[in-house]
Amino acid sequence: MDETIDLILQGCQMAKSLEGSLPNMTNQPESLISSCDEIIRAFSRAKESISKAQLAVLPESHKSQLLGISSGFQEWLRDSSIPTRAMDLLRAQQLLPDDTKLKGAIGGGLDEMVVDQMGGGGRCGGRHSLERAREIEPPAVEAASSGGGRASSSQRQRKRDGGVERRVERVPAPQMGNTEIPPEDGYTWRKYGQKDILNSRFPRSYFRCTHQKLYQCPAKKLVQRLDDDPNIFEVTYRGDHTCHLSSTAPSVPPPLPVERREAHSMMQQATAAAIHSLPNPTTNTTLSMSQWLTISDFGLAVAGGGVVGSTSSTVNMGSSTSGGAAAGPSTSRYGRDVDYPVADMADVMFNSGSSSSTSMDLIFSSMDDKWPDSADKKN
DNA sequence: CCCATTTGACCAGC
DNA sequence: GCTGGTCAAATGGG
Repeated sequence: MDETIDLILQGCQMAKSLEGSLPNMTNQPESLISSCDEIIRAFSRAKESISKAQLAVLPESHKSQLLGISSGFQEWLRDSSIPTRAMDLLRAQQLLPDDTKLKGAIGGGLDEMVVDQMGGGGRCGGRHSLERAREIEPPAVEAASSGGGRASSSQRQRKRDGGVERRVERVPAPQMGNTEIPPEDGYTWRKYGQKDILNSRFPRSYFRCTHQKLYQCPAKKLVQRLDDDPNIFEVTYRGDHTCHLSSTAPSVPPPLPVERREAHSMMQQATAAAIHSLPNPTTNTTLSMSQWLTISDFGLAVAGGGVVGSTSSTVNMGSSTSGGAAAGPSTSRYGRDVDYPVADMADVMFNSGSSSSTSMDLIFSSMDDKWPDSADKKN
């Protein structure tokens, strides 16, 4: 376990040093990327090591949780669109010029890492890593019905969004923790309805962008569990987010296409990990792990054991008769209108939306030895 | 008090 | 008339 902790510490240090050199690296995307890679690599090794160590000892339930962690991260890494997403993110953060073409480099690096660190995926490759069939439908423009229904209810939106782009994704439910919640997608959503659907065992949940009112953001999404495989969520997106276009809009995310959002948050996290994770420059003191967690928001995601949804979701599945679709968490009420990348990183790495703290507890209970302050309260 | 979720009712499309 | 999508009052948590 000591080795594992060393790896984690190593990762933290690398993030720390990345932060220090961040201002100088905005023009060196290659260096930035390789630094991020190294950090990820360190944490991946640590995770792998934890998994191995714990698998031998843990009861079945815990094993599956650990496997869930691995496969979640693996899935993300496997995603072929990562290079594109990463570049988009960097550009969005103005770390790369628009014409930078390093997708292959990034992708290659990550692929290597997947192979290296994940052992080819054989061990962790639960069904979902294979089944994570991300179906991005081509922009399907539905027959544009006028929407000019009755005059009396003209304020009301038409049911079938004529002309509105629809994208469908299938997302595996987390294999650990709260499996009711589909992974975070980088945006904040507010649930506005739930409905039982004919011939479906599970109800469908309706969400709209949290910023709909403020910024007239038209983005919506529908979340429903698949009948034949409740472990898979089908998420239908409608409309694009416009909330980020406002200069005053609280939501930072660039207008990424759906398939790019995961990497968007991942890379944003990688970059911001350094920003969040470090000693206060004014005090020049080294923070305890708990302090690090607290200021970095990482703590919100992983240290608050049992918190539903990494982004402080309060998604309530209770009323659903069959525990059907739930939603990506809304976050604005918790001050997360602005993305908090590190929390999202925890999402992705430790299987987003899950509530179990088991895995991180394993880490941080050990960390207590090395980080005496880590018992501090988290907020 | 503000804001998110729940849930029954309402509405539009088919 | 049925079904899916949305509204909005009620409710609850911070």
